[in-house]
Amino acid sequence: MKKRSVVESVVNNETIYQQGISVDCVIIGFHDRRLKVLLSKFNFFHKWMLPVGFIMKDEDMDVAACSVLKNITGLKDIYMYQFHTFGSTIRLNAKEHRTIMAKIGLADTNHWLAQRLVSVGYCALVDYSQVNISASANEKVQWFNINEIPSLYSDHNSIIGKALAMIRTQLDIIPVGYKLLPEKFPLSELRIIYETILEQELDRRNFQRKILSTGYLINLGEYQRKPGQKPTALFAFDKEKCEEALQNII
Amino acid sequence: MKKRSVVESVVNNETIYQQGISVDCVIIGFHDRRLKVLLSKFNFFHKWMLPVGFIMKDEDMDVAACSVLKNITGLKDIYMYQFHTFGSTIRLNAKEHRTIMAKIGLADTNHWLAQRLVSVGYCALVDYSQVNISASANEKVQWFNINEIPSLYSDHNSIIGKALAMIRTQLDIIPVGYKLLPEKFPLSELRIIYETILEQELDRRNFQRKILSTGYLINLGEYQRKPGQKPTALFAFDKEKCEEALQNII
DNA sequence: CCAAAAGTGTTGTTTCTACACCCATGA
DNA sequence: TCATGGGTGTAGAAACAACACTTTTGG
Repeated sequence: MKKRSVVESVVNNETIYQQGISVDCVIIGFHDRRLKVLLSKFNFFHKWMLPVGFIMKDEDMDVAACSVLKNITGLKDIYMYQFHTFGSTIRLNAKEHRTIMAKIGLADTNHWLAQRLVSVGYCALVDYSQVNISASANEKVQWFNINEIPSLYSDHNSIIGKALAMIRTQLDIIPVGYKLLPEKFPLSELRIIYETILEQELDRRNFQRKILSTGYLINLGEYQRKPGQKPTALFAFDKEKCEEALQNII
Repeated sequence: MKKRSVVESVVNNETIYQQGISVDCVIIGFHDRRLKVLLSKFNFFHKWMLPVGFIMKDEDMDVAACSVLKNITGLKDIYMYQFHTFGSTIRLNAKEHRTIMAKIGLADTNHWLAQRLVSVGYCALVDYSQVNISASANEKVQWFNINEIPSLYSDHNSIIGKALAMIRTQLDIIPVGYKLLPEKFPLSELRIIYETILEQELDRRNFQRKILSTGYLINLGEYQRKPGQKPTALFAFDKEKCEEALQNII
């Protein structure tokens, strides 16, 4: 049996949730040389949206964000960080919003869920290959290439933009590829991540020199073979150093 | 007649406010070669705290933050930015909290204000000399040197820490001194701001070269005279460039 | 033999850091 | 004449940007 959607749960357990706040999650993965974002869509509504969660009254906000991630991907103990809080009153297209609310059985337009929300944006960088997408009965969940995102519900396009902008500023502080890439990977994959985020090409050799000088990477001495190419050296992140770096993020 | 405190207003106009959310404001000024923070204190409670505000249901969160600033300093049209949202459940010392609530006449411990709050941290850099402090009837408001802050209510010390950490990361992106300093100032004042934020001394000559190379500063060709010293060149920020830079902050 | 992508190194430019000497002033 | 703080310049080190040739591989 498929589970109920998050929003339905909230409607039916109104009193245990902190009113008027949601956590909106930008979940980013990397596959086939492309950065991807997880989006969800109700069967009865035409626009895709970011996975959303709500905060229980006795629950830390960070925990609430992580449980969105866990519900949708099965991943736990993943580092998520907050990047911005969206508190404009015009975020919400009232008509769209009520359409959705009505569909999930919320007729009461005075219910807080039918009104203005402040959304805290969280971002997670995850290993695509570890993700098991799980959706509720009346929704779909799917990866989208980050530069091929359709027009989303509410201000979700700009939330994604902000998440990327935030990652961009931290690109030389935190080991961004750490969670995105599998255990072993060639440097070219890491470079593509950087190029996608920065929206510019990077010199292969200079990138390599710079990224290796950070000390976060370990040359495994193993090689990946692809048809028609010279074997490529494989690298791994130094887990200890990366975890430490994640602790020190602001 | 002195006005009511913000919290009292909320208690008496519960329905017009967005529940469960506050905006906590770190208002920073510079005077007498020291960075300062504005703190407030209820007469009936022993700890100082950050100025707080609440969001009306039809009000943008950014606007709510600005109106806290305006109420307390008289300044308007000041750039404020959000730096983090604090959503831990243990932020609140329930006993302290109820003491305050009882004093302002809120006996109902089920009122949202008596329970868990999510706080959005905002930061403003202001011109100390333009500030006219205004407090409500039962509170004091006062500048504190930023490195001499007492133990504050709730997690407000760490909120200030986070604000400073955020400024630190943006020190070479945004013209931090722009709003903190008066129209005309010697470079040494700007350097002191940087030194305070970075918590380290900076080489006078290298700082000068670097800060001038950003192009945000204009040498006015005027000089300030102090007893026993060589006259000091005065500078001003290039307002246009600074405003543009503020727009582009993430 | 060719195309594809990887490995490797050099050079000039810019930026950063550290540092020293002289100057104008009021006491 | 002295202490204070400001003005200015240089040299070595480090980081950055631009760039070319060679290697392995499968087709």
